[in-house]
Amino acid sequence: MGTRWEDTLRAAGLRVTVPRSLVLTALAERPHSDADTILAEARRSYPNLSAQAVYGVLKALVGGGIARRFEPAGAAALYELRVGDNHHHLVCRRCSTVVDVDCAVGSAPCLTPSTGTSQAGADFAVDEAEVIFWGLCAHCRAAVESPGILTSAAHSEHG
Amino acid sequence: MGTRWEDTLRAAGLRVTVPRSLVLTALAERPHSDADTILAEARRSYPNLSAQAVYGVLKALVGGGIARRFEPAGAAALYELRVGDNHHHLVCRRCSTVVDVDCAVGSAPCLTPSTGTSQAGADFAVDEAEVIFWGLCAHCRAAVESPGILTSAAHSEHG
DNA sequence: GCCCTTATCTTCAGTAGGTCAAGATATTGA
DNA sequence: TCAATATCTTGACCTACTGAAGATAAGGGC
Repeated sequence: MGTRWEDTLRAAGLRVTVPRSLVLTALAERPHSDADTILAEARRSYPNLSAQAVYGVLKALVGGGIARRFEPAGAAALYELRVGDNHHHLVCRRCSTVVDVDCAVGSAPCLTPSTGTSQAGADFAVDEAEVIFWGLCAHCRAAVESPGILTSAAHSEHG
Repeated sequence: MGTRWEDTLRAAGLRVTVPRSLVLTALAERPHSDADTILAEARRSYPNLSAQAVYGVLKALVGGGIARRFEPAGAAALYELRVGDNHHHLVCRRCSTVVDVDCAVGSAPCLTPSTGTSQAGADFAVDEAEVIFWGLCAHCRAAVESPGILTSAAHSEHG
């Protein structure tokens, strides 16, 4: 496991270090983690790891194209290794669970925002469309429809 | 001007106060402002206005359906009065200028994220699609293509 | 117009989620 | 093995924002 991510890191021109491997492993196990969750996970095998290192590693991974960062409104930044494909995210308003959704529009979707509709965006050179769908996951929908059967506290543990 | 927003506020069940009117005026003049910009603008005619009041007013306006809040990754929350229609935002990576774009897909767009494509999101009840297009505005594109002609400092003043 | 209720604002702390800088340490090419 | 330098640790600092307590002001009833 120590060198599980060696090739990935080297390919991005990054040195291979223990913190980086641990962050990558944590991200592979739990996509859509925030820096704090990653830190906690990594510290299980490397207790001295500093929070600052995790921020630095994440920045390096994103810069190297290994990880992707996104930021649902009102929450800390989340990271994932699934990169390069064009997928979006679905966030549960209640338990904050995030799931990936492929973009139905194709590989380079929504990149034509205002064609013919509004002139405001006509001058923009768009290179990325960031889409977050908000709603309720099946679990929380059931909980909301039948309050009392499932407690929000019990559920939020799973997210 | 003091009562310019009276009806709007009352219709939302909110009391009419000077801070609220000032925040609304600031937002009408400069859509896509953050709390700090609104505070600065409002303080020009009401120097004692507290930052906390602005946060409270903005929360009340959003809660009352008068304002909309959105949060481009890496930036403070932005507010606008254009509400109820389904429009999205285009953000310049360089100068952070934001422009509105109507949703080309219709009035309730992208609300069918993964139909038939991925099964992950099938259980979600989506109620909102938040779309942010990232790119370069015309001004910054020109600046990037002809560096030196326009300084980033000079340009960022206009954003 | 005055008074009462209570929504709202001011002030003061406190928090989350980071960034920045300096020096110690580890990685890697030679 | 060694030197150069990328990376990590430590610790200060920052922004954007929330929470609470008390002062103030809006608005309905008289």
